[in-house]
Amino acid sequence: MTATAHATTTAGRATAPVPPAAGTPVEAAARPRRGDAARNRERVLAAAREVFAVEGADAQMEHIARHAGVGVGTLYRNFPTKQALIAELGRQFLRDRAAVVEAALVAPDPAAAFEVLIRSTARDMAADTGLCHMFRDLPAEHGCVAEMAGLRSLTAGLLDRAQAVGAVRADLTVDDFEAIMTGLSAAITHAANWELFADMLLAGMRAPTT
Amino acid sequence: MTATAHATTTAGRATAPVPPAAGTPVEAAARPRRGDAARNRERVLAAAREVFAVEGADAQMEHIARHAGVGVGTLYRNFPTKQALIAELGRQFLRDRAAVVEAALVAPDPAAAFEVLIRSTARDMAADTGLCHMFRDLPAEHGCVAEMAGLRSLTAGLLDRAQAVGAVRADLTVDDFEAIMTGLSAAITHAANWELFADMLLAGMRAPTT
DNA sequence: ACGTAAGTGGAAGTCGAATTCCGGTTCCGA
DNA sequence: TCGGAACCGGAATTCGACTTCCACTTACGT
Repeated sequence: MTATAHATTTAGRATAPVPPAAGTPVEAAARPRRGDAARNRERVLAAAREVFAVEGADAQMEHIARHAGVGVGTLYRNFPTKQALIAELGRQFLRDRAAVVEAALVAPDPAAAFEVLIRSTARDMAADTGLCHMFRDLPAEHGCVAEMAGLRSLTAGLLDRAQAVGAVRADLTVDDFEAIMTGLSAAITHAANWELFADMLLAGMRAPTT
Repeated sequence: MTATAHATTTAGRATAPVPPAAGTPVEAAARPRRGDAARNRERVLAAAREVFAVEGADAQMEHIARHAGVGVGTLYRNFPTKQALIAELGRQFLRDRAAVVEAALVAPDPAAAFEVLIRSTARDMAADTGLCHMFRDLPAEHGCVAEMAGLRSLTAGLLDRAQAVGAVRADLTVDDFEAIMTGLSAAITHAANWELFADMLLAGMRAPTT
């Protein structure tokens, strides 16, 4: 369950080795790495997710390496620094959330979609309190800016739709909403019954009786 | 306001020096410290509060010492370890909260008292996001057990009273409530308009319309 | 099957921050 | 006013990570 492979952007395993050709100039284009190297990279990411989830952001690099069954050297070849590793995890995390929100965005009934999103998010949080706790403060500072922005704009859309239908009180900015989700995450981390919290949260967000 | 001196258990300043006498056996009895030393202790605590509030739990000891206008040596004479310093701050923090709850507990109208408590707590959190953020996770692990228990029992009383009057949904344990307050703290840390959050929270806690 | 560039492990180097130590300085009682 | 125990400051020590480095293995094209 924790494994969220996703082999995004596919693998440029084309037949053409593209030696020192004049292909994509400076971009982070394809990198025909050796098969096992790529495999190790995934292993490291998976291990990092698990270890960080349990020990928090100050888990030791060596611990992660051991958990992945590789040496620290390998770990550092894939991620030049601890921050880089965390950032990559953060990016994946945000991309996953964005996908969920995007799905809710195209659902027919805005109100229902909104409610479902809140509940499923709460469930997800309860399922992996470790990572949630870890990313509660971190992503703001380092990389992940693009992913953050993407998620936010999607969220804004969802919120708008819900407010347009009167399902959510109109005074409630995207920033407020994000803060609230952060709060939800913190609450769930401390006491795991997400169903109750999701209920209360939805009730609280409903437009106040005029 | 922040100073909580409390020269407990008085000072056994009897004429007898009590050499290797059989006075108080092993207890942490009186400690007739020198005047300036006590003063410095307070200064350190105040400085620690401020610095930790700004830089978080991983602020450097030397930074705190400098802010207090003393050397690190002095700091370590009062608190044998960084943890000890943090723990003391945590204890004071919890005692303060307990005092607030206790006040609400003796108010005439349970429902109103509950609401006022939530709102004032939210305001306090917004006023000192730094310390709230710091104690959101910490106190659980280290000392502060007694203070934690005290606060919790008071909270239980308050919650009971509010539920008895039907002001708060009956299914809501003290643990849930504490988790929710943690969540509120996190939300306020990320977006400071505590009034909105307090409103929504109160709405959410209200007993659902049957 | 071979050569070699890419990849690997983990010991050793670095560095930042907590904690210790001790010569000098100050309160406080007589 | 004096003596000395209590206290100070902050340089030096310790300790625990992160990160670097390099001799040794592999995967993989030919």
